[in-house]
Amino acid sequence: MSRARPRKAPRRAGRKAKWALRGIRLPRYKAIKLEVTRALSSGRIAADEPLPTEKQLAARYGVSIGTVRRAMDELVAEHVVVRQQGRGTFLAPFSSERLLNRFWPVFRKDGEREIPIVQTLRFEEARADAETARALAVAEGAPIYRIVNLLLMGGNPVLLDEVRIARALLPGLTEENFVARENTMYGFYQSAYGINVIRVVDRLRGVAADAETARRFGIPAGSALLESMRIAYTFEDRPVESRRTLIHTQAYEYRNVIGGEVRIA
Amino acid sequence: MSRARPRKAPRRAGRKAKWALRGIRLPRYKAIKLEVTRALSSGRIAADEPLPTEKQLAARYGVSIGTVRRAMDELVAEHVVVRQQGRGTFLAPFSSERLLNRFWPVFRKDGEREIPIVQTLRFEEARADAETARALAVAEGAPIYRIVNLLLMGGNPVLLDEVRIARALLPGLTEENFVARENTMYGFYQSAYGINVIRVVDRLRGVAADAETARRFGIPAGSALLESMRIAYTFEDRPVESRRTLIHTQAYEYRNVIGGEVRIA
DNA sequence: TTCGATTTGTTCGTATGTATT
DNA sequence: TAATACATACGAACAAATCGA
Repeated sequence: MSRARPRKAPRRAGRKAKWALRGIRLPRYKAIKLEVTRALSSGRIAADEPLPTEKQLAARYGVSIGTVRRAMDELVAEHVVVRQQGRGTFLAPFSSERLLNRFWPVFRKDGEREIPIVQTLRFEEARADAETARALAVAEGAPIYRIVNLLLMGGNPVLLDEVRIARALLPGLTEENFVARENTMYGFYQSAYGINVIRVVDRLRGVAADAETARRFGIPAGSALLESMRIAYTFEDRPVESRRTLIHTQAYEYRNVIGGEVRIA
Repeated sequence: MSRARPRKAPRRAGRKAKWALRGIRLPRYKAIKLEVTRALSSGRIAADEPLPTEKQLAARYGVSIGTVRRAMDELVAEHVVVRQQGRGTFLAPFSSERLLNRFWPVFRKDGEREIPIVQTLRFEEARADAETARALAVAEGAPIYRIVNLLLMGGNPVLLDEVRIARALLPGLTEENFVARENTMYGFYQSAYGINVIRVVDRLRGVAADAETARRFGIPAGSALLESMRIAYTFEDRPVESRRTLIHTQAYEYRNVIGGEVRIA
């Protein structure tokens, strides 16, 4: 019996060869995903500029288009990039709309969404204490910005937050161009500094309002508030900022959907 | 995942025929995903029984294996099923471990996970008031179970929750076999009734402890607590239960990760 | 406005690697 | 060991959206 031969070029040897990386052998599509992620995390690609096309990536990495597609499909599922038929592939945009809905899950109790109005109460330079240093992965005493904002929803003060971010991440930032931003803070990080916040971790607790916060919210001291301690991360688990937010949940609430990815069509 | 919708349909012929469903044309892989989801939601498939193989599904729906794979890949990404090389594809198991980590994001403040011990304080039959009826999508006055649990972590009472679920969903349930369950509640719904909780929506607020709750937690009345109002859903957005949980966040916290899907390797 | 080039989206098919039974 | 079932990879054809000539 004649050994059945493929009709096409027998061009194959060790097709299954995986890439060695950090000692682990990754499938090619994972390796490509990692490469693309690295390129994005370097900030070299602007938000409105398309990534290389499938064909270009396939050529660059010496794989088939299907393999590139698989890598990109996962990045789409993870909201890192968006693709548009006929246009190309782009960094997931941090429009106010998307950002708000994705990273700012505070709604009016009846479910309506309201756009917050931001008042910057304080903008100052400081040095990282031990806890902040740990959260931001910088040395203790490293220069940071400390920014306090009051956010009004429906005309009422609802959120009070205090942000700490390493000065090294935002070189040349002044209070003037910070408050002049036409954007959410994460959108500002992206457009002005090429820093993409892709993940946040919130730690939520119920706390009693201190005197000053109570005054700002117009409630009795000791009233129950929702506290969120958040650290925001960019690619490769690098921390960007640490943020403490106090939320007046009389008329608003923090919504969390677990398993919301389950969408059939 | 799907992109912008058509503005015009030039309608050319080809084997590209999509399936018409609810008036919308779905790609075949989406249609298959929907079909499989329906089969799972019917409860016909036990948690330890494999789904049909790729080859069988491909034959049944008259598509290539690659198309079936694409449908299953999305279901895997959504945690609806898990696949094991050499074994098959299974409903995502509701093991205590996985359930706890997925649907119960309460951690000790230092980050450690603790397994809660459950005390059932009340188990009674009742009728749905207006709000409960709306949450559970049943008629007002429909028979429900009302279950109150106290959960201890590290030996201390940390969570107090009150569950409301339609009696029609759990026919024949008695307090005896409820408290005798060797499982989390969601695991019990699955193993005993074939009901799979796949999504929950939590609405979080800071609230003051009422007298009874304060007594249970051993704290002063009026102390700040974290309140979670949760509705749990199964396939096709059908509500399963409504739950109010009060959390004593002195030593514990509710963790929420937004963008946690971003995992490169 | 039309048309064609470009780019992503969907579907098919094949070959082979690897884990499980 | 052999059969089974999923995992990775390649390649091709056609559909549909976008954009600029």
